[in-house]
Amino acid sequence: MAKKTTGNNDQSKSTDAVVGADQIPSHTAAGQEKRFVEDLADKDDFAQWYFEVVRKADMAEDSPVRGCMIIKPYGYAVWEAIQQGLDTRIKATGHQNLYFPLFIPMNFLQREAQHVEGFAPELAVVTHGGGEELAEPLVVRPTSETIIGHTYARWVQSYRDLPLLYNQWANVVRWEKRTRPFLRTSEFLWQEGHTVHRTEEDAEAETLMILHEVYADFVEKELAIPVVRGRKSDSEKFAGALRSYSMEAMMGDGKALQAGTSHNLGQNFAKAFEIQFLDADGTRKYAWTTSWGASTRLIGGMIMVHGDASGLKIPPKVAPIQVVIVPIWRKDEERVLVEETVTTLERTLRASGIRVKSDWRDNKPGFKFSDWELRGVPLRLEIGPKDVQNTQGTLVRRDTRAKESVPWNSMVARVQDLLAEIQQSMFDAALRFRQSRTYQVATYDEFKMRMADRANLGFVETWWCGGAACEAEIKAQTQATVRCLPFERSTDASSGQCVYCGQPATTWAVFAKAY
RNA sequence: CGGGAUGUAGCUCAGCUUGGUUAGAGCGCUUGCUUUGGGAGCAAGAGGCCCCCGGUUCGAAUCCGGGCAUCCCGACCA
Repeated sequence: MAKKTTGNNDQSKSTDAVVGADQIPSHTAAGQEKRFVEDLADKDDFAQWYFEVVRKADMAEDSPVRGCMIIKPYGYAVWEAIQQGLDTRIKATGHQNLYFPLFIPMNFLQREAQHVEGFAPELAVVTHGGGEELAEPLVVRPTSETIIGHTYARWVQSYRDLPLLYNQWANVVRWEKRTRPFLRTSEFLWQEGHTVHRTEEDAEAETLMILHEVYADFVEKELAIPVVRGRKSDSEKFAGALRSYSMEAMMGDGKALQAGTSHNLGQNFAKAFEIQFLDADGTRKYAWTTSWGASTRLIGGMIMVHGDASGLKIPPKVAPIQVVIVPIWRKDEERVLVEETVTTLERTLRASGIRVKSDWRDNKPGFKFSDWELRGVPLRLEIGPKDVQNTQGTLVRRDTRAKESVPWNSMVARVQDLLAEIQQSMFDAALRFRQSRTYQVATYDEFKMRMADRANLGFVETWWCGGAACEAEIKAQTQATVRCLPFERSTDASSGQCVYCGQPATTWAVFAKAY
């Protein structure tokens, strides 16, 4: 059950909160940690911890509409950084942005059988407009393959028109039964790329290029989240796709999060929407299309991968604030001196392209330390009378809490070094965690044991026959699903037996409980 | 859609069993003073259609009926 934590916790409750510390990676000593943790949820309740971090770090809050969230400025700034990182890569690989309408005629969805079957249960439908009932209901887009396919059919006439390489930034609506901030909301923000190609090879190359060079590159280098890349099983692939690929990240509780997907749609949508072209050989052919998307869910992933008992840890490259300056003073004349130094340092750091903010709020320094740690700012710079006297500043890392005194004249260089170091060390820590929680199993008993061990939950890698029946049985019994058939196998063996049915395996697979 | 629970101050909640003047606490907020190198203290304030509709009653946050909403557990989830 959700435990309510308020300021008037009794002593025993606070103590309990520290004891259950095994779930969330922490780099702090237990004794020191206690103070920081008293307002966050018990850490063995990961779901509750997640919800409180989102709210208390000022990322997002509930909205009057069920399942929808209000993204607050601090959370939206992270989204803007994600947008920028992805958009840069999308454009660098030859794509252009455009925009399609929010509404889609109902019959468009129905033209691709698997697509409508997959999305029908979660559609929001508009039946009235301007006070009158519409002749045909409009669907609020759950994704835009159909309306874009309909349009591409006109845009594609000749092989010379190909490829079409377009992307749009948009909001979509999927009426989910169960929602969580950022991870699964009824409305979410994303980018969806939609491309058209002359051949299957071209479409396949596009699909994989996006997965590797756009998605995985961004998520690993900027969000500091290591991912497992691979193909989706048939039951998990996109509704209407020929093949789906994804990258899967491990959260702090050992569950998997699909962090981005890229689909080779084959000719399914081309046939449904008559996207045809006259090829060089004079024959009329159906085109090959792809689609790929990454969403605000990435923010949830970032929180769940890096966060600890003190709150958020935002990787420096996407942190809205990279350095927060906390001024410290007692007397007014001290404040004057400190203010002068802070202003100068702030200006210098900003001029070097560092995102910096000074905190002049009327609170004690200790409050501010905790507050900015909760918000995950990578570096804190303390400036007090002692620092002014010694012409130095005190830098404190969010990830390790390591403190050091740095002379003013080398501050910019040291900050830049530390930001790079934190970025790398956050990725390394996440990778180590994933490796420590990734298990290769040979028997189904071992498989079940791993999925039942909540404290050490993680990814299970094993052989699988590829059969939907085994996949469904495993899911029913353990809640684990095939996350992907990874490109890189962590085994030397060239073949094996299906972990469930014992028949000769066709593939090596990563199983996990998933968000 | 099944099972369970809950709607009282900005937030987290107490009060309801056993109906009775002006409905409470902590946190937050406002003002003042003192504080400030790891979550400050004191004082004075502001803040309520007690989810909605109806019923019982001299009298309803409290009892009864109906409705709505939200949360949790399942099922579902590109």
